[in-house]
Amino acid sequence: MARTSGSFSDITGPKIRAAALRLFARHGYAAVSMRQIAGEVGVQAGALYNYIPDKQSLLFDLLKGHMDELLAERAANHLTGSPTTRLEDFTRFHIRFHHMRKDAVFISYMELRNLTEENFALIEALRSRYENDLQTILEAGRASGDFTLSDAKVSARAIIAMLTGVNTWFREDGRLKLAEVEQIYWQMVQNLVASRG
Amino acid sequence: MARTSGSFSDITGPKIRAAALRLFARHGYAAVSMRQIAGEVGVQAGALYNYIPDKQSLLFDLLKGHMDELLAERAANHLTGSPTTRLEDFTRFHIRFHHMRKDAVFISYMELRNLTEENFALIEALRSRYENDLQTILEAGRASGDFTLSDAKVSARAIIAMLTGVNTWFREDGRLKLAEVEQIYWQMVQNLVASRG
DNA sequence: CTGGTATTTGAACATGCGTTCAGATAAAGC
DNA sequence: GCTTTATCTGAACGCATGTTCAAATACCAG
Repeated sequence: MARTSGSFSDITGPKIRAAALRLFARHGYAAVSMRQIAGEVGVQAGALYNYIPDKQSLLFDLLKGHMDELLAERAANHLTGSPTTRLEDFTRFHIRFHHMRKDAVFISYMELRNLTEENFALIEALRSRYENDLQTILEAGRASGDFTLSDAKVSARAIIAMLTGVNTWFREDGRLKLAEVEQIYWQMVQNLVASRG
Repeated sequence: MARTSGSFSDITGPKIRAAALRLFARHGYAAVSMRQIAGEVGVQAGALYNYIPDKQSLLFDLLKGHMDELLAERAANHLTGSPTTRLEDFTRFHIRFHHMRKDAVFISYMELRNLTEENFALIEALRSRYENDLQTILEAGRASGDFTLSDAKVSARAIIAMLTGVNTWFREDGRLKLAEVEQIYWQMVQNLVASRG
């Protein structure tokens, strides 16, 4: 056999990325073989190399794509207004977006060490763009007197870690709806940066 | 050759676990070979099997050992007193302990998926013992009126995620000393559970 | 219908994997 | 010094790995 009926690059390409994302998230980059990915797509392993130069690039493309989408959607969702409004916006956006992209988020935290040094630096730069976005909000709130914080950079990291943590325990069929979780976390974030009085 | 001079199980055994811990943390369980571990120890791969039945058990022993030490040290460090005192104790303990055991902490979050179902359940049970410990403190504080929280379980998870996040960015030679970081986080935790007014 | 292009197969490559084990040497006990 | 026990080597096992490539077939334009 050779070319199979109904085979088109517009279909196979995205299928490969989707299968790789799923499998990397479940089992880890190193533990997933090219043949497993190919099997999920319904194709032989050799065919993958029409779409990617090698396994490492496949991982990098997934992480890069995820970070690009994160920053793009964040930019689209971005509100102006008081620091408090902007912080609420950030909080709710983060929880929702990260919930929608569980697999990509998981890989983005787990598989950084499997990137080459160069690729790692690229992803890291995008990550700090996102972090700085929050930091800027926090600093604006401190300047306006809306927030009290001893260290805006540390607060930004703490908030992001706290929000991202939702992914480790939230289940669609659990005790709480996502909207409730969002509300609880927004309450906690408010407290975290609150000016005492 | 065969038995080498100066070879004793009391030395080789711990060396193997230490090497595996380091390597798993750097490169991931699946990406590390038994021959790499053996190389680090200064021994051939076959010798490892005098100490462990297989690779999976090695991983499980590391994770189990880590969780046991976490719970044991926590129990030893445990203060009685007001909910606020106990919360401060928990906060500072968590940051310090997790900083001292970076590699084990990393593996404990990353490699859970590489455990068999049975082993996973065992580790998970220990993890929730730790989480419940914090949850209990929070509930005591709510009952006494010291804390305000909408959901103690969610708050416990949020706090743990936030504190554990320190490991992802803190560097010994960075801008802040660990004692300062501890102080900043304790301030944030206090805010998080604060009764407003 | 024909010729060109897109896409996949299937086999092959060298290499590395986790694990087993008989045989060899070091250490310890008597 | 001899025997027993602890420890390690080194080779071997079958199998899986990422990647390459010529040959084969499907699709598409003219």
